[in-house]
Amino acid sequence: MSVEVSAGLQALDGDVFDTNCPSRGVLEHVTSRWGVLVLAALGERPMRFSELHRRIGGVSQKMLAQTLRALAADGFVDRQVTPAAPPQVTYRLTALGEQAAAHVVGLVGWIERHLPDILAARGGA
Amino acid sequence: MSVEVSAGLQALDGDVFDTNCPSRGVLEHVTSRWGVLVLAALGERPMRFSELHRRIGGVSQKMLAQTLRALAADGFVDRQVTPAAPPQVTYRLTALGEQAAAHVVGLVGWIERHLPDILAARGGA
DNA sequence: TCCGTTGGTTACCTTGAGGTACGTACTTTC
DNA sequence: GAAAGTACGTACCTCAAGGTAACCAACGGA
Repeated sequence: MSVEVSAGLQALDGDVFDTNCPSRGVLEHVTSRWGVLVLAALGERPMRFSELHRRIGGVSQKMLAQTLRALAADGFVDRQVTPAAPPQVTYRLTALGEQAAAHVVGLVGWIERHLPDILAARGGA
Repeated sequence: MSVEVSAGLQALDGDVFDTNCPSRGVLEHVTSRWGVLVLAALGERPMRFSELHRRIGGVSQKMLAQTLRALAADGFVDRQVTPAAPPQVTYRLTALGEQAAAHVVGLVGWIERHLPDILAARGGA
């Protein structure tokens, strides 16, 4: 793989074209079906579980929880529990997450803005 | 859905948070497992099929062909056949594809550069 | 009193993404 | 004359992504 220890402490950059590079895993978390949308949503503002669930159309509770766990494990999302009568859990982006989300939001925004062009290129205008 | 005809000719922007918006489909093509890597590879330079196959570690011929077809259908990739003794097919980004690829390359590049940070956040330093 | 909300987990089941393997038609190289 | 490279298409099969449904505990409102 591409991330190795050379003299004992050196961490090299990743190479997504390499099957065995761990960056592949990170890329797949970030670009996963629901991962993209979670990052984009949290890029707007921190949200609670049910708020995210309502914001992201079509996601099941199971997949939302699973996606949030994966993003939290990669250090992109911070899970914050406020002990209260109805359980209250807030998710927010970490510093790392905000940078990743910025790129994702850029891509998502571009797609949304250029959707007419894309559909035109498809239908063959 | 979010892309509709209002007065008869107006095409609105998409909304990826809406399950029924066609932008969801486009987003999933672009962020698909192999779609990201194809866009990133073609962002470097136009390539032939076998060149792409070698460049992108782990992709099968079947999935590469399928991904290229999807991206071509969305108008991101141009397929150019040069009739020759050994078949010669070159793939290049369209104008639309270059813009999309720019965002993807940005994200991929960020992940590659920050991989050490991400792995550190994971392992829990 | 019973329902709905919150934030999940778990079990079960289906679908489809994606891998393997083989066919093809032609050509160059050993 | 046998193998290998080019650019796929197709059939077959597997495994995991992901959906559905049920459950939980505590509280507020009708």
